Amino acid sequence: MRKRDSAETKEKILRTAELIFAEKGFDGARVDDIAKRAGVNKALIYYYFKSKDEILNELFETLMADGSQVQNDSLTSYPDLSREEIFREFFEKSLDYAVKHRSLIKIAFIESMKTDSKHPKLLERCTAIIDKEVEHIRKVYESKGLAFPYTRKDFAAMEFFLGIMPIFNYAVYFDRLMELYEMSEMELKEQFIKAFRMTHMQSHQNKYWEKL
Amino acid sequence: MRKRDSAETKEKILRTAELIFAEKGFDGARVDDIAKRAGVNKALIYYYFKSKDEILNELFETLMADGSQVQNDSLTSYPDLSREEIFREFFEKSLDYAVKHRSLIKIAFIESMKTDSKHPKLLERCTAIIDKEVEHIRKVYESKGLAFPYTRKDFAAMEFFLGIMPIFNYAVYFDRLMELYEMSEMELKEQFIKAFRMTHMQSHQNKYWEKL
Amino acid sequence: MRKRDSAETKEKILRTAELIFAEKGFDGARVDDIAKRAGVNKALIYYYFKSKDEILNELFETLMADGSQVQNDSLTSYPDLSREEIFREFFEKSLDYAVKHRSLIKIAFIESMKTDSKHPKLLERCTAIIDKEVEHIRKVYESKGLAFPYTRKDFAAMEFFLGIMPIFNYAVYFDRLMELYEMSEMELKEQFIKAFRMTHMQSHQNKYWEKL
Amino acid sequence: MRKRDSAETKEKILRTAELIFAEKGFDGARVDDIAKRAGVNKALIYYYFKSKDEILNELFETLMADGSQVQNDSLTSYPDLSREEIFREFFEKSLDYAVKHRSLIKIAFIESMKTDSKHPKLLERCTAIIDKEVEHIRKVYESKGLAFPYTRKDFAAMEFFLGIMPIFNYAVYFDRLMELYEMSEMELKEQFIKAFRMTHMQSHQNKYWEKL
DNA sequence: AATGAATGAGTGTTCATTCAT
DNA sequence: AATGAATGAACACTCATTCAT
Repeated sequence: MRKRDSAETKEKILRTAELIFAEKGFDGARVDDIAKRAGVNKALIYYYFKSKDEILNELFETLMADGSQVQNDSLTSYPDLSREEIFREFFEKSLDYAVKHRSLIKIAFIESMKTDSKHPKLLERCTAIIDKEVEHIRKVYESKGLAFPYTRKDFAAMEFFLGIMPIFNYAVYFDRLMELYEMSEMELKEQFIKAFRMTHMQSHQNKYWEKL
Repeated sequence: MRKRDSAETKEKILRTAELIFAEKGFDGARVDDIAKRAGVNKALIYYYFKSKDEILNELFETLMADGSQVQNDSLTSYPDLSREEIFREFFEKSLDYAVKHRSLIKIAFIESMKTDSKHPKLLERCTAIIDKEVEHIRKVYESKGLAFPYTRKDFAAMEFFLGIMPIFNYAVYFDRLMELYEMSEMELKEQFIKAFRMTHMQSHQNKYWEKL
Repeated sequence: MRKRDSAETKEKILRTAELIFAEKGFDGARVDDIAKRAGVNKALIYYYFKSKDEILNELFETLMADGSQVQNDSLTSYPDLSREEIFREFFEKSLDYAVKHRSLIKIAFIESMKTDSKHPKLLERCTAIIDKEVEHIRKVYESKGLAFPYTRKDFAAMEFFLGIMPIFNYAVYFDRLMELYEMSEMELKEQFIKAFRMTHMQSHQNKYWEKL
Repeated sequence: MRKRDSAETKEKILRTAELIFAEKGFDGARVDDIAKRAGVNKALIYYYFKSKDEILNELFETLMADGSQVQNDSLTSYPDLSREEIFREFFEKSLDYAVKHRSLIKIAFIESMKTDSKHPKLLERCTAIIDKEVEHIRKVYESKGLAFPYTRKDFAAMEFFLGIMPIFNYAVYFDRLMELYEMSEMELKEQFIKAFRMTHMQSHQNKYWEKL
């Protein structure tokens, strides 16, 4: 038994759990396996975490915290940029965030899909993002003295299925697609950005801003 | 003990399993629960299926078979339609198929996301669909005596993340989104189709066909 | 479903059960397997037999009945033979009987070995045989006006371990030994008889009859 | 929860399993019962052993190891003894070994009798013992410049059915016979040795060595 | 902080047996 | 006489979790 730093050990457990949850899903993952692969005693996991569930919760918390930060950073920190530039900024930050946390996003995605889900955080986050975006656009309209001609529903499908979800899907299938299509990280990223620009971003210009 | 028709009982088990798998995920689902909810004795499940795994396999088999059929029907049965019409036909058929089988697609989706997945069928199917589409377009080029200027890679991101995946995501989050945004089935469907047309379908015209 | 004669079907079940019990032991045998291999419906077995146990009981009953008969035949039917001849007669009859019923003897043997045995019939039979033999010898002594100088105990080890058991062991390992030593049925039988004569039979002459 | 020594607990499980296997046979034994009688939690059994099968294997391994040792000890460690003395030495050591391990021998015996046996170790061991004995005798012949007039087959029946098997049978029915004939351990042992000397040992002198 | 041992409540699966026809 | 379907009670084995040190 090597004496590690306490925080280091806890981090090691979290990182290992993240990997194994992504490999097998939360229900398919075994605490034994996490312990074995993290190189720690199983009981030690219960010294740091109350339960298997709590490992997941802690993982999700940082994921969510980081996510919020990306959104706040992007939409508030660049007052000089045009709205198109802000949007691109947000998109690329989100993309990086998603790829970086792809294991966790995979887990969150899986959990969010279950009808009985105890962890619908991903969905909540998505609607929160969309609401914030809608709010943002509404304000632009209002700042120009124009009536806002849309409702939440008008954005739902477009933003959810063709805005946010593609980014999450990108993160989730990132590794597998590189392998399947023999593409480098760079290639895949470029192709995805190109496709996203041609579709979702294009639509933003055509639609929401057309009357501005 | 009531004596049901054999096929009926087996079907009942399959339908119940489908629901519970979609609710809890395959690993989270309990054979006991399936039995209880299907109103059959647990041992009877093992009379019809060799194992829990085999229930899933059988479910996937019909899902895949139905999926292939949709694709074949759409792309081959309408020789008189224009390519845009064929594409729309295929899209709408796919949408209906996805919604109809949304429980199963949810399960397949979840399983396909796991890094260690034993059931990457969904992914295999996606790449197969894309390959078929690429092939289709290539033939159109050739039939006009033109060189085909693209490779598989050029379609990968666009078709996968902004073509097929949105449809699967739509199926998966169908019920939840209706609830969240208080939309009817019709409303959601229309919104999705509108969004899809403005993005993915639009891109088809702009890009792949531009040189024709 | 072929309509067989009722007795024929029952016999088929018994013969198949005998084989499978010998292969896997009673506890290791599955009623399903008996049904499958006998080519009958599993429920039909319960039409003819009250339970798996009863199949065994019925098998044992005929085994025991046949066994008694061998003994009675040998020891009573040849009034003209010398005692050595009678003994040889009994031995050879027993040998044939044991080989013929070797599957069943295997089963009975196995069951008799278990400390908790519910079927110690083989043991009971052995002691009965020994007792009968002792009685027989005692009568010879008495008929000659001699005192019988032995007790049951004096015969126990010799008759049990070096008289009866070798015959049962012979039956049980008959097939396996032929295979292991590449001997024909005849060869093995001859070797066994020779060995048995040189040991157990020899002892009879040396010992029990010496004072006669 | 009392905390025992690890080796002690494992040993307790092994000893209890041995008893219960001997009582009910391997297939008839229940892991639940082993746990209950050993006074340990059922899951603890699986902490020490991979499966019920592995318990049996581990039991057999020590049985076989001990068995080999007896044989090697007897046949090699007494260079000063005559061959008759060596043989007696081996016989008595074997007898003690068999009685000491009678539970395990019972189990091995049962398993070896099944036609489909997964554990024919007992048989393998028997033939190995016989082969070693034959080899031993052959060497004596050769050392005297005499041709060895026998083959393996000539020993098979005698040694197997009237040499080794009686010893195993003795172990297996030891307790039951003491009870049935109301004999003490000593009495039974003496009777058995006497019978064995009068038969098998006698035969050795008459036969194999006669030409020496 | 760390560990090997221990546990209760499951968890998928099997099996002898019975029912309805 | 015969069968496919159905069942309850086990069964071997697993797993998250806790204890004692």
